[in-house]
Amino acid sequence: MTEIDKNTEQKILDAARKVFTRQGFAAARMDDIAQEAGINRALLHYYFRSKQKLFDVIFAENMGNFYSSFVSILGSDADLETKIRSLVHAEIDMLLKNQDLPLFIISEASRNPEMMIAQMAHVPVRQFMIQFVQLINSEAAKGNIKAINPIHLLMHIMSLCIFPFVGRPVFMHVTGTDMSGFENLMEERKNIIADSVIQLIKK
Amino acid sequence: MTEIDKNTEQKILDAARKVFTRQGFAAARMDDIAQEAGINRALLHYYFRSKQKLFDVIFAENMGNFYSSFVSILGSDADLETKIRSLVHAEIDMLLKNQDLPLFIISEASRNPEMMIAQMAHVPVRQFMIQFVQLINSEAAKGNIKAINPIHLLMHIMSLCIFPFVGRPVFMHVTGTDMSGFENLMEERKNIIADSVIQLIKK
DNA sequence: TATTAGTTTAACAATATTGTTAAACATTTG
DNA sequence: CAAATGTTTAACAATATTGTTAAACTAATA
Repeated sequence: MTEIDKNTEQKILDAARKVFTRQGFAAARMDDIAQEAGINRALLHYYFRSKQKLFDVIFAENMGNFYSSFVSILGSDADLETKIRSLVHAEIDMLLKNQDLPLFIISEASRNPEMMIAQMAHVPVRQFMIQFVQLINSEAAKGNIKAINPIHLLMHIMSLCIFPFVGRPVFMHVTGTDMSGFENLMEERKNIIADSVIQLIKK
Repeated sequence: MTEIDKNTEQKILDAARKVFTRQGFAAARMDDIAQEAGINRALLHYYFRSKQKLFDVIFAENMGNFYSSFVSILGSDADLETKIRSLVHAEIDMLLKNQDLPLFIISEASRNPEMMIAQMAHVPVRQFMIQFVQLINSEAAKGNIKAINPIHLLMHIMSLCIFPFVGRPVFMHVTGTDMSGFENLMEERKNIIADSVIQLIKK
């Protein structure tokens, strides 16, 4: 399927996703999006009233993608170690395919927390958090793991999985790594991260 | 010392630092900076020709601050465990005082890698990297620690120290933490992080 | 095929943002 | 104190960016 086969709305959404996700709201220009989509600015306004409205669609979509990999895994009946390992692998796989996602979400959330909070209402992230806390506390109560504040554990997982993608440009320069070197490193890190997280709770 | 005592250039720099660091280049308005400094826009241009030139000053300054806490510690004659522990503590102390710094650097670096690379030339970060790699490799050769790719170790440290500050707004909302709760958590994390990093290299 | 609804464009309008200038004001110093 | 230098302001100009409109075009269909 070529670009030409897609209808205009889809072309606009694809272009907007690309431009907004890379540039952020403030730096993105309606004209960049129009050019990326191969149309003119007026058409953007015809399909999506305003820059803000178009952005809202992309933000909601990105927010959804960002959290989708998290939620399903906790509910399985695997043991905790396996769950953590799957979570880390799934998260990094997702991030390897959507490398600009976390910086986008974080930047926009930082500059407009109210919007982020509003969008979070549509995504089962609170539910995930509750489920996660219960899981950790009950495992600790059963004596299967060391007692730990689940928030620390979550912060560990999120930091180790997400940060490399957020800091990638700086990191690549400091270490003299190129894109494929970076991706190889992240493949290796799947197990390093999972091991490190599991160390945190192992008795 | 009150605001009134400071000279105009200093007031402008303080205001610009605040606005640029919070908003980033694209979202920052010269008028925001002027208001924050208690002057009008024309004065900004009188002191610093253009928005870009003012921004360059702030970016260079922020970049310098960001890396200053790193560099000195490695050169001491403490053992590696102590060095890592000091590094983590110093880094988190710095970040607690400059919470917007990492997202600022990372966002701007992401959207303009050439500028970041140019600025990096003025900061001894490459030198830090070389020193760090040598230190880890020589300790491993001596058999004091497990062999590990120093890049993985550095990524671990950076991820665990920096990410919480970058993702703070999202994180606070997901976990229902307020500002002081967050800062307490980071105090606790100093040792959790140091322990976790040291686990990675302990035989 | 003539009508309709939907799509696309080019030209235009409105607004937001940055940058400039000339004149008023203040401060220093010969 | 008066000339010179530096500072500040208000008004203006230029540019960049978003948003609107009317008319041309296209495709479906009565």
